Amino acid sequence: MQNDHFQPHDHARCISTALDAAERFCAAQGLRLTPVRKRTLEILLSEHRALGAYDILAKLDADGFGSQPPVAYRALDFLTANGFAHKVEALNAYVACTHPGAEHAPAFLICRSCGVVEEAEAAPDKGPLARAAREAGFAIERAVVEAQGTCPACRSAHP
Amino acid sequence: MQNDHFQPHDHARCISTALDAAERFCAAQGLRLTPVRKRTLEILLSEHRALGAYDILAKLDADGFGSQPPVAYRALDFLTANGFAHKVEALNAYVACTHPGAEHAPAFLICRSCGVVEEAEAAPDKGPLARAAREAGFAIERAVVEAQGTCPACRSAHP
DNA sequence: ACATAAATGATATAACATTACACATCAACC
DNA sequence: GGTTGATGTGTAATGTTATATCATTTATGT
Ligand SMILES: [Zn+2]
Ligand SMILES: [Zn+2]
Ligand SMILES: [Zn+2]
Ligand SMILES: [Zn+2]
Repeated sequence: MQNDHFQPHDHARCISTALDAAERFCAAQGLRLTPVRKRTLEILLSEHRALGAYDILAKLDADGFGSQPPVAYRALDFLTANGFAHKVEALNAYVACTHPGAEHAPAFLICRSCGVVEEAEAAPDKGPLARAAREAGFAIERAVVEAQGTCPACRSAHP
Repeated sequence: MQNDHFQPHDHARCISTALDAAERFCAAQGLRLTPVRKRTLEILLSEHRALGAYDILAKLDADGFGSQPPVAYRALDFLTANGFAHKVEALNAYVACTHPGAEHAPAFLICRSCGVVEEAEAAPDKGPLARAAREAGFAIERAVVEAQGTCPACRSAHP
């Protein structure tokens, strides 16, 4: 794994890299990274945790944006549609993407103890699921791959 | 794949096999497959689709059981805790298990068109996710593996 | 029969998400 | 520069999924 966000790391770099990638991508594609959208991405980027839509909404409201659910959901729709964030289905929560820009099928390692969500590559054409799909003649369009467990940092802290 | 529930099949056999397995397992483990729980399992078994908790609740209510959400959620908790049913996270809905009794890590193929959910084995120690987890030193406790796409029956119907 | 534990009934509330409509902003064109 | 249509935002209302709590009933073991 090239990055391991369970361990201490230069997180300011995570933030600036992702923000920068989003800005470039939007400029290149003619997408509008408006203030609410950018702020929502910044909120998600602040930690490697999944945040609920209403947590995000509260922060947006505090920052002077709207206070109603669609404010958060619309920004999240934009971010997820363009690959800057993902929804973690097992948590009904949202996390910033750590592989921004590139097309990819995300998989997640979710620590139950500290809440950190690490993104990995799902490799949709490999693994047991892909094999089952081929055998059944099933055409996969989207895959949700989310593992819950304990990260190395938490395990060494509570042995 | 030994079973393929996207195709027509002897579904009465699916039902009786699963119900029978649940009854045996409960008898062997001293678990109580009470009327609400059994009826909930029958409702889930009626189709190879995922049903929302409130859909189930409506049927339980119609059958003279309680009408309040905990009635359905408690029955679903029992069924999922004992492996007779699973929650499909991507749909916030529940499906009967087709591998009842045995310990297993389920994976799902979900057809967007007809709604059929086929259960496969996730093989939690294989595949890209398991590899990423090993590299990160992450201990997986539970895995959510759900593929959405189109089944062979729907693809041949709408080519 | 009694004590204990497990399950159920019922009320309320929390958490997550969408629809609908009015208004503002922006880009493109004349 | 003003018009126009498309896109984005603010807000109210509502829909959907899930849990907390407490009283009551039912099963279990002695
Ligand atoms: Zn970081
Ligand atoms: Zn952790
Ligand atoms: Zn069947
Ligand atoms: Zn289908």
